[in-house]
Amino acid sequence: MPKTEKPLSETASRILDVAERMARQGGYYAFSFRDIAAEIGIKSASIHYHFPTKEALGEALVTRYTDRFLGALGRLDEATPLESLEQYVAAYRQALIEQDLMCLCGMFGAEIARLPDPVARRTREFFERNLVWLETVFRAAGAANPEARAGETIARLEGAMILARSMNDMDLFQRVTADLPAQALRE
Amino acid sequence: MPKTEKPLSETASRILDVAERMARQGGYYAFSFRDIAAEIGIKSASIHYHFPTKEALGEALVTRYTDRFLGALGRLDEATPLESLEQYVAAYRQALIEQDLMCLCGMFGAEIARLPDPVARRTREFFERNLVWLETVFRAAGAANPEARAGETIARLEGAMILARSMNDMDLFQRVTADLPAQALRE
DNA sequence: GATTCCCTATCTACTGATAGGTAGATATAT
DNA sequence: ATATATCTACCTATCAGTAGATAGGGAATC
Repeated sequence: MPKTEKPLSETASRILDVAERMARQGGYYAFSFRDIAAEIGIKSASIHYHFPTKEALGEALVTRYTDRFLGALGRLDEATPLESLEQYVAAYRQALIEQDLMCLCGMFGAEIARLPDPVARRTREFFERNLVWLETVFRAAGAANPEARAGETIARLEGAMILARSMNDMDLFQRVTADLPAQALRE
Repeated sequence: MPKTEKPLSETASRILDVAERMARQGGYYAFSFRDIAAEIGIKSASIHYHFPTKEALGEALVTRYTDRFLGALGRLDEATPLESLEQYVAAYRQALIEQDLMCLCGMFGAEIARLPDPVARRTREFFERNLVWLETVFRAAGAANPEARAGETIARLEGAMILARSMNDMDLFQRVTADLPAQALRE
């Protein structure tokens, strides 16, 4: 029997929800046990029952985010490379426009030099797994340099989120990423 | 007589040096008066003499960074668009590779939702001025959509810094941005 | 030449708020 | 009875910021 997923209690997942939102607004130092507890109506000590340390909470945050993010992408054998890329761009657009939040791992990636090791490691895993997914797409499309194309795609999307949020002009994200799928496949 | 630049004392500029390095490693919440003071051998209260609040220090940080960054770029009338773009990419590469630091405004841009207003405003100015500079380059090159090209360029460079640092593979920055100048001008 | 005054820059000593984390009591449900 | 989940009450460390003393250097005044 393979490794069993622990089901994650109602409270634990509400803690993660609030922490994720705070982290995606201001980074690893922008969420605190106190603030999370206040928002969901418990005491900060109770959070330690679910996540013993901030490091553990941060790790759980990135793990859940990564699994959800990649899980939301469709199966590669059921779409053309162009469709897959369009879906990938749409995943970022949704995070930015609908939730008005930064990508958690774009945020943590910027702060990586000051992150606890386990959190930094999980953040790297997010990018590794995304690179693999994208490289598969570009390889299927017959791209000459799938690794570079994959990196360019992630870089442009993460950067476009930062730029659009900084300029307080969410439509700038659209203008900067509109031709990404077609252009990347043309290279 | 136009507005005079105040010369910025030796101590004040050392404070900015240390704060900038810390901010570029971990963001706005990763530098503290105490840590800065300890590193340059004064007491934290003395920093308040030079910068009354953290907000003021943050603002000075972004202002100096922006002026230096744009000041280091050559004059647009003395270079071809391709040369200008290569120089622009090199400016980011230097910050990442030689200093092993994130772009200050890429960092603050990610955190912008939790930044004090004056710091957020200065961060936006950085991107505004960079967009203007790049749009000029792309317009000189006869690009069809200079605004989109300029945004793409910044996005890819900021994102590539995050990606390379997250993967702890600085050469990934090179691979992801190597063809940026030529490719952007081809669009 | 000495004295007074002011400006610069630093210090000591402190405040109140907030941080993550811990010990141990308590309540509930199986 | 035990496991789950929360609580109260506390700890130590750190945070930005303030008040007020101190020291040194000019420059003006006597």
